[in-house]
Formats: sequence, C-alpha cells, structure tokens
Amino acid sequence: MAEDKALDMENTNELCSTGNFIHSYIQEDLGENLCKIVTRFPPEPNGYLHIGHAKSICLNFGLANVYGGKCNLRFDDTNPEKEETEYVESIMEDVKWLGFDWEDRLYFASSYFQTYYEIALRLIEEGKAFVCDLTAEEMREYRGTLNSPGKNSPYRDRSVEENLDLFKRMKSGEFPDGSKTLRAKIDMSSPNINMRDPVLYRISHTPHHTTKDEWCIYPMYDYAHPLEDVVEGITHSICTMEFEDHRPLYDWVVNESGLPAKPRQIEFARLNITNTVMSKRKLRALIEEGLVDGWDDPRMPTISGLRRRGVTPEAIRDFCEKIGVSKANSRVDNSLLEHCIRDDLKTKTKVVMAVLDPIKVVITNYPEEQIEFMQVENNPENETMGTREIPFGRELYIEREDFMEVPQKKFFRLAPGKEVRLKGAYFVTCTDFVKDEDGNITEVHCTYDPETRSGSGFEGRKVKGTLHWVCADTAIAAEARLYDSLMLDDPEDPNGEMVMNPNSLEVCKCFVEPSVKNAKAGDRFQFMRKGYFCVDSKESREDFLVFNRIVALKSSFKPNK
RNA sequence: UGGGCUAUCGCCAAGCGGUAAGGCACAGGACUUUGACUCCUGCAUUCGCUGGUUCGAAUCCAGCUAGCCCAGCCA
Repeated sequence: MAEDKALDMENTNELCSTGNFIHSYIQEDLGENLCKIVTRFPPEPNGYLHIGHAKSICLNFGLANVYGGKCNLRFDDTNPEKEETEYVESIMEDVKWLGFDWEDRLYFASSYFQTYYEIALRLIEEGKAFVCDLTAEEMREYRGTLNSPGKNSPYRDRSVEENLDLFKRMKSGEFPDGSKTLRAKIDMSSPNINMRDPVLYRISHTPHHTTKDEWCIYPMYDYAHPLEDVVEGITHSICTMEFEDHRPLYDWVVNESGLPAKPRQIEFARLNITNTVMSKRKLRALIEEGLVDGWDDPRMPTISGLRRRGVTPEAIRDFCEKIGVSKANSRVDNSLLEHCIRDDLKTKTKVVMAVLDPIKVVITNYPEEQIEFMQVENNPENETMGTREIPFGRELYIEREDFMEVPQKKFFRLAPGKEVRLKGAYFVTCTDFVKDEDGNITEVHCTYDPETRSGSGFEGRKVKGTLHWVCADTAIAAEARLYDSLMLDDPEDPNGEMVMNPNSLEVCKCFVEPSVKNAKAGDRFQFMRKGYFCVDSKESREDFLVFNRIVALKSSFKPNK
C-alpha cells in the first residue's frame, strides 16, 4: 500500500514537468487531504459526440487513470425538451469505442431529481430561494444589463410558507409551463449576471426520456450540476471555459447543499480544428437538411463519423494527447489529426494495390493468357504481417495520373520512352499510347524486361519511379470514396450559413487487387501511394466493396498546373 | 460602458526569476521496389505593447492594446 502511494507520487512528479495546468491543480489538492481523485464526463444526451467531446473524455478519464482515481459517465439530462434515449445509447457506444471504461459508474442527473427537490425545499426554508411569477420577458428586464445592475423581483420577499406551498404545487403540476420558477436569492446587483437571483427550477410538462411524466419541474444546469458532482463525490469538475463565470454560482450551490464534498471546478478551452464544424447545432442542422448521411456520415467530425470513416480510437487518443490542454482560445490544424491517423495506421494496415482512376496498360511483349504470381510484402515496415501473392498479366491498370504524354520536369512516372518499375513485378518501358477521337488517352503500351523481375536480384539499372497497378483480368471492381478535408465551403461563415463543399465527397469507380476480395466492414488497408482506406460499414456489400478514404498519404510531388 | 478569461514560431504547446522544450506544418539533404515511411539538417537573440523592479524578466509590478465568453425558464 505504502509502496503504491510512493509509486503514485513518483508518477505525478514526472508529470509535473510535462503535464498541463490541470495537473498542477490536482497535485496541489492531492498534497492536502485528498488521496484519490474522482472526475466525470457529463454529456447532455441531446446529440452525438464529436471529436471535441473526445478531448474532454480523454482528459477526464486520462486524469483519473494517471492519479489512480475514477471517472464517472454521467448524463446531464435535466432538460426533457432536448434529450433522447437514442443519444444516450450512441454516447455510451462512443465512449466505449474510444477505449474508456466507466465500470459500474453510469449515472443520470435525472435519477437525482428527488434529492435536488429536497435540497430545494431546504433552501426555501432557509430563505435562500423563492418562487417567482415573473414571465421570461419580465425577468429579462429585471435582470438588468451587462453594465447596469438588476432589480429585485416583486416576488422576492414571499414568506417561507408561501414559497413552500407554491413550489410544492409547481411540482404537483398545478401550473403551466413558464408560469413560475424557483430562484436563488443571491444578489441582483452582482456584476456577474449568473449571480442575479438565478433560476433553479422551471416548469416543463414535456415527458422526460427516463422519468417520463413523473416530474414537471426540472432543475437548471447551474443548480443540478454542482449537486450531481457533490452527490457523486467528484473532486475535480472539469468543464469548458464558458462556464468560468458560473463558478461562483457552482460554489454557492456546493456550499448550500449541506453535503461535505467540495468539488473544484476547473475550466479549459474547448477544441477547434481548422476546416471543421464543431457546433452541435450546426451538425444537427446538416442532418436535418439532408446535406449529409446522418450523424455517422464519414465527413462528420462526430465520433461515429470518424469511426465509419475508419479513424482508429488510438489515433484520436493520440491526437487528444498531442493538442495539449490550456485556457487559450485555439484552433488546431487539421494536419495534426491527419498525422496522428497515418502514424497509427502505418504499421498496422496491410499495404495493397488499388487503382482509383484506371487507364489500361498493355505489355505488348508479355504472352497473352499468361498470368504469373508475384510475392509482395504485406507491410514493408512490419515483417510480422507476412507476404502474399498477386497476379500479373499482359493487361493491367495503372493510375491515369501516372502517365503523361508530355512529362513535366522531374516526372518519375510513365511517359513515352520512359522506364518505370511496377511494384513487385517488372520494369516496363512505354512504347506507345492510344487516343480516342476526343484526344483522351485510352491505352498505354509498354514492353517489359523479364530480367528485372522483382526479387531476382537484378541490379543492371535503376529507375526512379515505382508504380502501383492491378492485373486487368483479376482485378475487382469496387468503389472508393474520397473526402476533402473541407466539408463545408466556409466552416467559419460569419453568417452561420452552411454550404456543402461540392468536392467534399468524390466517388471513384476503382479496381482493387484480388486479395482484398473478402474484406469485411471496418477492415482497413493502405492502398499503396493513395492513402488509408476502410471498408464502409453501411454501404459496402460482399459482392461490391465500398471503401472510404480515411486519409491520404503525404506527397512531395507537385503536379504542374 | 460591468464582470470573467486569454495573449510564447505558420498551428498547437512547455516554461512558474538564471538566460526560449516538444509536436504538427514547412524547407533542404540521405535512403527508398510507396515522390510514403525512416534518418539527418534548418526553422522565436525572442515571449501582445510600453515602462518599471532586479546582477539577471517570457516569468515580478504598473499602464496600455487585442481577442474570446456572459444579459436562456439551454447545457
């Protein structure tokens, strides 16, 4: 036991130098009488999780893990108008998929409704809360403005008895939505608007996703959240910056709760990524307007979209680690996410050949009807993945962009008279090509040099370019979906308009080598020189594979414009 | 014109009074049967600005400036 503790301290000391500011806060607290921390991830089940939530998940579960504490999953379901069971299910699936485990600590704010109610009753008895009859509009007027203080509600001085009576009747359903609220009695002249007698409870007769019509009064976030934390014994309540102004109210509720726990609220800056829409409101609108194929459209920055796209949880976790945590507004470059994805996939995917934009190649000196099998490594960087055999024949497909009738300078690929290596096969030299009446190239003719067979040890001469290819007779026709990193034309449109980038999805009729024939939904590959791909889990069929490009490979080749 | 927060390389981000970590991006070069990967090399005499304290300041003090958040019976 003592040993464990010593080990823990050693770990935390190490973290001192590399951790973010939250680590220092926790270490301060740990130094006093705290020996274990408890954090929580508290989503409202009103939509699907996105990569911004992943940052919070990694932070909360990660912190608990580092300090030998626990992290709860808690649904902040205090607003029946927005919440649905579909969302709680998807959120649980996503958190699990990301690799985190809340064990038996799954909580719902809604399961504490009775507790909140009892505490509210006590607050009323202590003269710290009152029932207010002001309409929403009147309340806004009484609240004052950013620059001027508010004034007390005319209902502020009701007697304890009257308040108790009214609040109980609110609960029993006697009053319509919006007719009354329960408010904290704090300070209408506070420079912090959150402290100007904030609403604690409102009336809503909308059925709730778990409690159905059991309640018609619902606690507000500012009242419920601190209580949830106190009840669960949360030590560090980590949230985003916009709640910083709410902290005095959070602390007020914690103190008035009468419960011993004293959670500390810590705020950090939410995640923004270049070219990426992160507003839940906008993501929902995209779906409602039918601009995307649901929450899991592979272009979406949702966890389910990233998953369907083929991004791994490891890559997302690595990304969340690399971006750091601070209080400064920031926008992380999308290239960092892409880097994390490639970095994770490079040693764990099989490298296969697929031609996305095919042009036929005829090896004129190769025997007709002949097929030979070439052995290639499944992943040159990971020998444990073994080798496979791929067929080679007289007619092949190569990438249209790998041939140029008039090559630009430093073009290492095929052009009349030029020799290249076909990966895993032979050197071929372009001797001729065929054009149709519109001037489009329809066929490239080459000769091959039998001496140069891959693996033969041929050293006679070198070529600069190596092309991927597939054998025309045995190739499998498939579909590849390429995604532009820009989903919306202008993700930060100041007017909030959402216009899809017309190139956000490009569908290619492609050919893949026969070895991928039995690929299953979710299987990932590197298509040599083209990027990482994943078999689509929704639309791929056994007899017609559909691949999503997860991310392209980097390239220093600059095509002339 | 109230309150809160933030400001270190193109983008993130360490730094906590002893003389600017790291990652991404980018640029060169080596290697290469992926123009990928890998490997080298380069990339802030300077920390929003101006003063001050100090032997010494990104770090302390003062004053500015800029950006973000707050006036839901949303979270």
